[in-house]
Amino acid sequence: MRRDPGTYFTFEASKPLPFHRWFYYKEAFSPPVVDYFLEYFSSTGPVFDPFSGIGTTPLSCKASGLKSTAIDISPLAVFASRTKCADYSEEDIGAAKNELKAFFKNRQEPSFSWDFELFSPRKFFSKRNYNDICFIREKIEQMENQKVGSLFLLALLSILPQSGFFIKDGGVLRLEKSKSAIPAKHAFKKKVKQMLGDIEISPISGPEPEIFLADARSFSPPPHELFITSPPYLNNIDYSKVYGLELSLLSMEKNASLQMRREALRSFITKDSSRSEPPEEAGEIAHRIPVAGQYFSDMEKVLQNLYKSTEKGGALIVGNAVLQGEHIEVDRILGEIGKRIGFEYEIPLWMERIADVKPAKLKVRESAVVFRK
DNA sequence: TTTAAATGTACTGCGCCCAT
DNA sequence: ATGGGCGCAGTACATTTAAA
Repeated sequence: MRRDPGTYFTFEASKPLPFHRWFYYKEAFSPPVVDYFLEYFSSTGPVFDPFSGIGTTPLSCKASGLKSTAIDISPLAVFASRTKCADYSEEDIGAAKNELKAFFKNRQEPSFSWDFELFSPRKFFSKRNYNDICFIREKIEQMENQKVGSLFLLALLSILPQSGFFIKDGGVLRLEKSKSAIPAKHAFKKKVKQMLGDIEISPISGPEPEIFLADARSFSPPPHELFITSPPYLNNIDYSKVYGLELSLLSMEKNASLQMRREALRSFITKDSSRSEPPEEAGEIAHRIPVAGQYFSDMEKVLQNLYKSTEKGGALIVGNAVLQGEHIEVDRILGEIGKRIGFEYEIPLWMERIADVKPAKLKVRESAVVFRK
Protein backbone atom coordinates (compact mmCIF):
# COMPACT_ATOMS: atom_id res chain seq x y z
CA MET A 1 0.00 0.00 0.00
CA ARG A 2 1.44 3.31 -1.06
CA ARG A 3 0.94 6.23 1.24
CA ASP A 4 1.35 9.89 0.67
CA PRO A 5 4.62 10.75 2.45
CA GLY A 6 2.84 13.74 3.96
CA THR A 7 0.77 11.40 6.14
CA TYR A 8 3.92 10.88 8.18
CA PHE A 9 3.80 14.52 9.25
CA THR A 10 1.37 13.36 11.95
CA PHE A 11 1.75 10.99 14.89
CA GLU A 12 -0.69 8.45 13.39
CA ALA A 13 1.99 6.14 12.03
CA SER A 14 3.77 6.09 15.42
CA LYS A 15 0.75 4.92 17.38
CA PRO A 16 1.36 1.16 16.99
CA LEU A 17 5.18 1.29 17.04
CA PRO A 18 7.19 -0.05 20.00
CA PHE A 19 8.82 2.73 22.06
CA HIS A 20 7.17 5.44 19.97
CA ARG A 21 3.81 4.45 21.45
CA TRP A 22 4.93 5.06 25.01
CA PHE A 23 3.62 8.61 25.03
CA TYR A 24 0.97 10.08 22.74
CA TYR A 25 1.89 13.50 21.39
CA LYS A 26 -0.36 14.54 18.58
CA GLU A 27 2.00 17.31 17.47
CA ALA A 28 4.75 14.82 16.64
CA PHE A 29 5.72 13.48 13.25
CA SER A 30 6.54 9.81 12.63
CA PRO A 31 9.76 7.83 12.04
CA PRO A 32 9.36 7.52 8.23
CA VAL A 33 9.98 11.28 7.99
CA VAL A 34 13.31 10.86 9.76
CA ASP A 35 14.22 7.81 7.66
CA TYR A 36 13.28 9.69 4.50
CA PHE A 37 15.70 12.52 5.24
CA LEU A 38 18.47 10.26 6.52
CA GLU A 39 18.35 8.65 3.10
CA TYR A 40 17.83 11.95 1.27
CA PHE A 41 21.09 13.25 2.72
CA SER A 42 22.84 9.84 2.75
CA SER A 43 23.43 10.51 6.41
CA THR A 44 26.15 8.97 8.49
CA GLY A 45 25.42 11.21 11.47
CA PRO A 46 25.54 12.83 13.85
CA VAL A 47 22.02 14.27 13.69
CA PHE A 48 20.66 17.22 15.68
CA ASP A 49 17.08 18.12 16.58
CA PRO A 50 16.49 21.55 18.19
CA PHE A 51 12.74 20.98 18.76
CA SER A 52 12.85 17.34 19.64
CA GLY A 53 9.48 16.91 21.35
CA ILE A 54 9.04 13.32 22.46
CA GLY A 55 12.19 12.32 20.62
CA THR A 56 11.05 10.75 17.36
CA THR A 57 14.21 11.99 15.67
CA PRO A 58 16.79 10.72 18.19
CA LEU A 59 14.93 7.44 18.63
CA SER A 60 14.80 6.82 14.87
CA CYS A 61 18.47 7.73 14.61
CA LYS A 62 19.32 5.30 17.38
CA ALA A 63 17.47 2.58 15.47
CA SER A 64 19.53 3.42 12.39
CA GLY A 65 22.74 3.24 14.39
CA LEU A 66 23.43 6.97 14.13
CA LYS A 67 24.56 9.33 16.85
CA SER A 68 22.25 12.18 17.69
CA THR A 69 21.72 15.14 19.98
CA ALA A 70 18.33 16.59 20.79
CA ILE A 71 17.06 19.56 22.79
CA ASP A 72 13.66 20.89 23.79
CA ILE A 73 12.40 23.66 26.03
CA SER A 74 9.76 21.44 27.63
CA PRO A 75 10.80 19.36 30.66
CA LEU A 76 8.04 16.92 29.73
CA ALA A 77 9.41 16.45 26.22
CA VAL A 78 12.95 15.99 27.49
CA PHE A 79 11.83 13.49 30.10
CA ALA A 80 9.76 11.48 27.63
CA SER A 81 12.45 11.29 24.99
CA ARG A 82 15.22 10.44 27.46
CA THR A 83 13.15 7.61 28.84
CA LYS A 84 12.31 6.30 25.36
CA CYS A 85 15.88 6.55 24.10
CA ALA A 86 17.70 5.11 27.14
CA ASP A 87 19.35 1.69 27.20
CA TYR A 88 17.85 -0.83 29.61
CA SER A 89 19.62 -3.87 31.01
CA GLU A 90 18.08 -7.21 31.95
CA GLU A 91 18.58 -6.22 35.59
CA ASP A 92 16.50 -3.09 35.00
CA ILE A 93 13.67 -5.15 33.55
CA GLY A 94 13.81 -7.62 36.41
CA ALA A 95 13.76 -4.81 38.94
CA ALA A 96 10.82 -3.20 37.18
CA LYS A 97 8.81 -6.42 37.20
CA ASN A 98 9.42 -6.96 40.90
CA GLU A 99 8.57 -3.37 41.69
CA LEU A 100 5.32 -3.56 39.76
CA LYS A 101 4.24 -6.78 41.48
CA ALA A 102 4.47 -5.23 44.92
CA PHE A 103 3.46 -1.75 43.88
CA PHE A 104 -0.01 -1.62 45.41
CA LYS A 105 0.76 -3.81 48.46
CA ASN A 106 0.50 -2.19 51.88
CA ARG A 107 -0.95 0.87 50.34
CA GLN A 108 -1.10 4.05 52.41
CA GLU A 109 -2.87 7.34 51.94
CA PRO A 110 -0.72 9.61 49.78
CA SER A 111 0.50 12.82 51.38
CA PHE A 112 1.15 14.33 47.97
CA SER A 113 -1.68 16.41 46.61
CA TRP A 114 -1.53 17.13 42.90
CA ASP A 115 -2.15 20.74 42.00
CA PHE A 116 -1.67 23.06 39.05
CA GLU A 117 -1.71 26.84 38.71
CA LEU A 118 -4.16 27.21 35.83
CA PHE A 119 -6.84 24.73 36.83
CA SER A 120 -7.42 22.01 39.36
CA PRO A 121 -6.52 18.48 38.22
CA ARG A 122 -9.23 17.24 40.58
CA LYS A 123 -12.01 18.38 38.30
CA PHE A 124 -10.69 16.24 35.46
CA PHE A 125 -10.68 12.94 37.35
CA SER A 126 -12.93 10.84 39.48
CA LYS A 127 -12.05 10.91 43.17
CA ARG A 128 -10.74 7.40 42.96
CA ASN A 129 -8.53 8.01 39.94
CA TYR A 130 -7.21 11.26 41.38
CA ASN A 131 -6.29 9.47 44.57
CA ASP A 132 -4.66 6.57 42.72
CA ILE A 133 -2.62 8.95 40.57
CA CYS A 134 -1.37 10.83 43.64
CA PHE A 135 -0.44 7.55 45.30
CA ILE A 136 1.41 6.22 42.25
CA ARG A 137 3.27 9.49 41.76
CA GLU A 138 4.41 9.63 45.36
CA LYS A 139 5.48 6.00 45.36
CA ILE A 140 7.56 6.53 42.20
CA GLU A 141 9.31 9.43 43.93
CA GLN A 142 10.40 7.06 46.68
CA MET A 143 11.78 4.39 44.35
CA GLU A 144 15.51 3.71 44.50
CA ASN A 145 16.18 2.59 40.93
CA GLN A 146 15.87 5.80 38.98
CA LYS A 147 15.79 4.13 35.60
CA VAL A 148 12.83 2.03 36.61
CA GLY A 149 11.29 5.09 38.22
CA SER A 150 11.45 6.95 34.92
CA LEU A 151 9.72 4.12 33.11
CA PHE A 152 6.95 4.08 35.69
CA LEU A 153 6.56 7.84 35.64
CA LEU A 154 6.30 8.00 31.87
CA ALA A 155 3.67 5.27 32.05
CA LEU A 156 1.69 7.29 34.58
CA LEU A 157 1.91 10.50 32.53
CA SER A 158 0.83 8.71 29.38
CA ILE A 159 -2.36 7.26 30.85
CA LEU A 160 -3.73 10.58 32.13
CA PRO A 161 -5.90 11.28 29.06
CA GLN A 162 -7.62 7.90 29.10
CA SER A 163 -8.21 8.08 32.85
CA GLY A 164 -9.70 11.56 32.95
CA PHE A 165 -12.84 13.40 31.93
CA PHE A 166 -11.14 15.71 29.49
CA ILE A 167 -10.01 15.87 25.91
CA LYS A 168 -7.29 17.96 24.36
CA ASP A 169 -9.01 20.25 21.91
CA GLY A 170 -6.83 22.66 20.04
CA GLY A 171 -5.30 24.92 22.64
CA VAL A 172 -7.43 23.93 25.60
CA LEU A 173 -8.37 21.01 27.81
CA ARG A 174 -12.07 20.38 27.40
CA LEU A 175 -14.02 18.94 30.28
CA GLU A 176 -16.11 16.06 28.95
CA LYS A 177 -18.11 14.50 31.76
CA SER A 178 -19.69 11.91 29.45
CA LYS A 179 -16.32 10.62 28.33
CA SER A 180 -15.41 7.12 29.50
CA ALA A 181 -12.52 7.23 31.94
CA ILE A 182 -10.78 3.96 32.68
CA PRO A 183 -9.36 3.12 36.11
CA ALA A 184 -5.92 4.71 36.44
CA LYS A 185 -4.48 1.82 38.41
CA HIS A 186 -5.16 -0.78 35.73
CA ALA A 187 -4.20 1.52 32.88
CA PHE A 188 -0.92 2.21 34.64
CA LYS A 189 -0.06 -1.46 35.12
CA LYS A 190 -0.98 -2.25 31.55
CA LYS A 191 1.16 0.59 30.27
CA VAL A 192 4.21 -0.48 32.27
CA LYS A 193 3.81 -4.02 30.95
CA GLN A 194 3.57 -2.76 27.39
CA MET A 195 6.75 -0.74 27.86
CA LEU A 196 8.68 -3.64 29.41
CA GLY A 197 7.43 -5.86 26.59
CA ASP A 198 8.76 -3.43 23.99
CA ILE A 199 12.17 -3.38 25.66
CA GLU A 200 12.31 -7.19 25.79
CA ILE A 201 10.79 -8.06 22.42
CA SER A 202 11.92 -5.25 20.13
CA PRO A 203 14.93 -3.59 21.75
CA ILE A 204 16.53 -0.72 19.86
CA SER A 205 20.27 -1.04 19.92
CA GLY A 206 22.33 1.88 18.77
CA PRO A 207 24.21 4.80 20.25
CA GLU A 208 22.28 6.38 23.09
CA PRO A 209 21.28 9.93 22.06
CA GLU A 210 22.17 12.96 24.19
CA ILE A 211 19.10 14.94 25.17
CA PHE A 212 19.10 18.32 26.95
CA LEU A 213 16.66 20.87 28.26
CA ALA A 214 17.58 23.93 26.19
CA ASP A 215 16.28 26.78 24.08
CA ALA A 216 16.88 26.48 20.33
CA ARG A 217 17.28 30.25 20.00
CA SER A 218 20.22 30.53 22.39
CA PHE A 219 21.72 27.04 22.55
CA SER A 220 24.92 26.45 20.63
CA PRO A 221 24.42 23.12 18.89
CA PRO A 222 27.29 20.64 18.77
CA PRO A 223 28.81 20.18 15.30
CA HIS A 224 26.50 17.87 13.37
CA GLU A 225 26.03 16.57 9.87
CA LEU A 226 22.30 17.05 9.59
CA PHE A 227 19.30 18.45 11.43
CA ILE A 228 15.80 17.01 11.25
CA THR A 229 13.14 18.80 13.22
CA SER A 230 9.72 20.38 13.43
CA PRO A 231 9.42 23.75 15.20
CA PRO A 232 6.25 24.92 16.95
CA TYR A 233 3.62 26.12 14.50
CA LEU A 234 2.52 29.69 14.07
CA ASN A 235 -0.73 29.48 15.99
CA ASN A 236 -1.97 30.37 19.41
CA ILE A 237 -1.55 27.01 21.06
CA ASP A 238 0.18 27.18 24.40
CA TYR A 239 1.77 23.78 25.01
CA SER A 240 2.58 24.56 28.61
CA LYS A 241 -1.17 24.70 29.14
CA VAL A 242 -2.26 21.79 26.95
CA TYR A 243 0.36 19.63 28.68
CA GLY A 244 -0.03 21.36 32.05
CA LEU A 245 -1.38 18.23 33.73
CA GLU A 246 1.60 16.16 32.64
CA LEU A 247 4.10 18.91 33.45
CA SER A 248 2.80 19.50 36.94
CA LEU A 249 2.59 15.80 37.75
CA LEU A 250 6.08 15.22 36.39
CA SER A 251 7.66 17.91 38.54
CA MET A 252 5.20 17.72 41.45
CA GLU A 253 5.30 21.51 41.35
CA LYS A 254 2.17 23.56 41.15
CA ASN A 255 3.87 26.19 39.00
CA ALA A 256 5.72 23.77 36.77
CA SER A 257 4.74 25.34 33.49
CA LEU A 258 5.06 28.99 34.48
CA GLN A 259 8.69 29.24 33.56
CA MET A 260 8.23 27.32 30.36
CA ARG A 261 5.41 29.61 29.27
CA ARG A 262 7.54 32.67 29.83
CA GLU A 263 10.41 31.33 27.81
CA ALA A 264 8.69 29.51 24.99
CA LEU A 265 9.11 30.43 21.38
CA ARG A 266 6.70 33.24 20.66
CA SER A 267 4.41 31.28 18.42
CA PHE A 268 1.25 31.78 20.38
CA ILE A 269 -0.56 34.99 20.98
CA THR A 270 0.37 36.56 24.28
CA LYS A 271 0.31 39.95 25.82
CA ASP A 272 4.06 40.04 25.36
CA SER A 273 4.53 43.08 23.19
CA SER A 274 8.32 43.25 23.36
CA ARG A 275 9.25 43.78 19.75
CA SER A 276 12.36 43.20 17.86
CA GLU A 277 12.45 44.13 14.20
CA PRO A 278 11.00 41.19 12.23
CA PRO A 279 12.94 39.74 9.29
CA GLU A 280 12.05 41.44 6.02
CA GLU A 281 11.16 38.12 4.37
CA ALA A 282 8.09 38.00 6.60
CA GLY A 283 6.70 40.99 4.72
CA GLU A 284 4.28 43.58 5.98
CA ILE A 285 2.15 40.96 7.70
CA ALA A 286 4.82 40.80 10.39
CA HIS A 287 3.99 44.37 11.32
CA ARG A 288 0.25 43.95 11.13
CA ILE A 289 0.25 40.74 13.17
CA PRO A 290 2.96 41.11 15.84
CA VAL A 291 2.99 37.43 16.78
CA ALA A 292 3.98 36.56 13.21
CA GLY A 293 6.88 38.99 13.35
CA GLN A 294 8.01 37.57 16.67
CA TYR A 295 7.74 34.04 15.36
CA PHE A 296 9.91 34.72 12.34
CA SER A 297 12.54 36.64 14.26
CA ASP A 298 12.74 33.77 16.74
CA MET A 299 13.07 31.30 13.90
CA GLU A 300 15.78 33.42 12.29
CA LYS A 301 17.88 33.04 15.43
CA VAL A 302 17.36 29.28 15.30
CA LEU A 303 18.37 29.06 11.63
CA GLN A 304 21.50 31.10 12.34
CA ASN A 305 22.46 28.73 15.15
CA LEU A 306 21.90 25.77 12.84
CA TYR A 307 23.90 27.31 10.00
CA LYS A 308 26.92 27.71 12.23
CA SER A 309 26.95 24.14 13.42
CA THR A 310 25.60 21.98 10.61
CA GLU A 311 27.72 20.32 7.97
CA LYS A 312 25.18 19.57 5.23
CA GLY A 313 21.94 21.25 6.27
CA GLY A 314 18.67 19.62 7.19
CA ALA A 315 14.90 19.45 7.08
CA LEU A 316 12.25 21.51 8.86
CA ILE A 317 8.69 20.21 9.00
CA VAL A 318 6.37 23.22 9.21
CA GLY A 319 2.72 24.07 8.78
CA ASN A 320 1.50 27.19 7.14
CA ALA A 321 -0.83 29.39 9.13
CA VAL A 322 -4.00 31.37 8.74
CA LEU A 323 -4.20 34.46 10.89
CA GLN A 324 -6.88 37.10 10.43
CA GLY A 325 -8.11 35.30 7.35
CA GLU A 326 -4.76 35.48 5.66
CA HIS A 327 -2.68 32.54 4.50
CA ILE A 328 0.86 32.91 5.81
CA GLU A 329 3.32 30.81 3.84
CA VAL A 330 5.54 29.85 6.73
CA ASP A 331 7.48 27.32 4.64
CA ARG A 332 8.44 29.78 1.94
CA ILE A 333 9.23 32.60 4.38
CA LEU A 334 11.49 30.37 6.47
CA GLY A 335 13.13 29.18 3.27
CA GLU A 336 13.86 32.75 2.23
CA ILE A 337 15.24 33.65 5.66
CA GLY A 338 17.50 30.61 5.41
CA LYS A 339 18.62 31.73 1.98
CA ARG A 340 19.75 35.09 3.31
CA ILE A 341 21.68 33.31 6.05
CA GLY A 342 23.47 31.20 3.45
CA PHE A 343 21.39 28.07 2.87
CA GLU A 344 19.83 26.89 -0.36
CA TYR A 345 16.31 25.62 0.11
CA GLU A 346 13.68 23.48 -1.57
CA ILE A 347 10.33 21.98 -0.56
CA PRO A 348 10.38 18.35 -1.73
CA LEU A 349 7.45 17.12 0.38
CA TRP A 350 4.18 18.75 1.25
CA MET A 351 0.56 17.95 1.88
CA GLU A 352 -2.59 20.01 1.95
CA ARG A 353 -4.79 20.45 4.93
CA ILE A 354 -7.89 22.51 5.47
CA ALA A 355 -7.61 25.36 7.93
CA ASP A 356 -11.03 25.77 9.50
CA VAL A 357 -11.13 29.55 9.79
CA LYS A 358 -13.66 32.25 9.24
CA PRO A 359 -14.96 33.57 6.94
CA ALA A 360 -14.02 30.61 4.73
CA LYS A 361 -11.94 27.49 4.99
CA LEU A 362 -8.56 27.74 3.35
CA LYS A 363 -6.29 25.11 1.95
CA VAL A 364 -2.87 25.44 3.51
CA ARG A 365 0.30 23.43 3.23
CA GLU A 366 2.17 21.31 5.68
CA SER A 367 5.67 21.05 4.28
CA ALA A 368 9.18 19.78 4.65
CA VAL A 369 11.60 22.59 3.92
CA VAL A 370 15.06 21.29 3.08
CA PHE A 371 18.07 23.51 3.70
CA ARG A 372 21.43 22.80 2.10
CA LYS A 373 24.73 24.41 2.81
C1' DT B 1 -16.33 2.95 -1.44
C1' DT B 2 -13.52 6.86 -0.94
C1' DT B 3 -12.98 11.71 -0.35
C1' DA B 4 -14.44 16.30 0.38
C1' DA B 5 -17.34 19.43 2.51
C1' DA B 6 -20.35 20.87 6.10
C1' DT B 7 -21.43 21.11 10.78
C1' DG B 8 -20.56 20.74 15.75
C1' DT B 9 -17.84 21.81 19.80
C1' DA B 10 -16.26 24.76 24.00
C1' DC B 11 -13.06 27.51 25.38
C1' DT B 12 -9.43 31.53 24.87
C1' DG B 13 -7.48 36.11 24.11
C1' DC B 14 -8.24 40.32 22.22
C1' DG B 15 -10.42 44.68 21.13
C1' DC B 16 -14.10 47.54 21.77
C1' DC B 17 -17.74 49.86 24.34
C1' DC B 18 -19.30 51.73 28.33
C1' DA B 19 -20.02 52.39 33.28
C1' DT B 20 -17.70 53.40 37.28
C1' DA C 1 -7.48 54.79 34.84
C1' DT C 2 -9.82 50.35 35.53
C1' DG C 3 -12.37 46.55 34.44
C1' DG C 4 -16.81 43.99 33.27
C1' DG C 5 -19.70 42.58 29.28
C1' DC C 6 -19.77 41.12 24.79
C1' DG C 7 -18.73 39.74 20.09
C1' DC C 8 -15.30 37.87 17.16
C1' DA C 9 -11.63 35.04 15.38
C1' DG C 10 -9.29 31.10 16.16
C1' DT C 11 -8.18 25.94 17.43
C1' DA C 12 -1.07 20.51 14.58
C1' DC C 13 -9.93 19.14 15.51
C1' DA C 14 -13.86 15.41 15.51
C1' DT C 15 -17.81 13.59 13.62
C1' DT C 16 -21.47 13.49 10.30
C1' DT C 17 -23.32 14.18 5.68
C1' DA C 18 -22.92 14.86 0.78
C1' DA C 19 -20.64 14.23 -3.43
C1' DA C 20 -17.69 11.95 -6.69
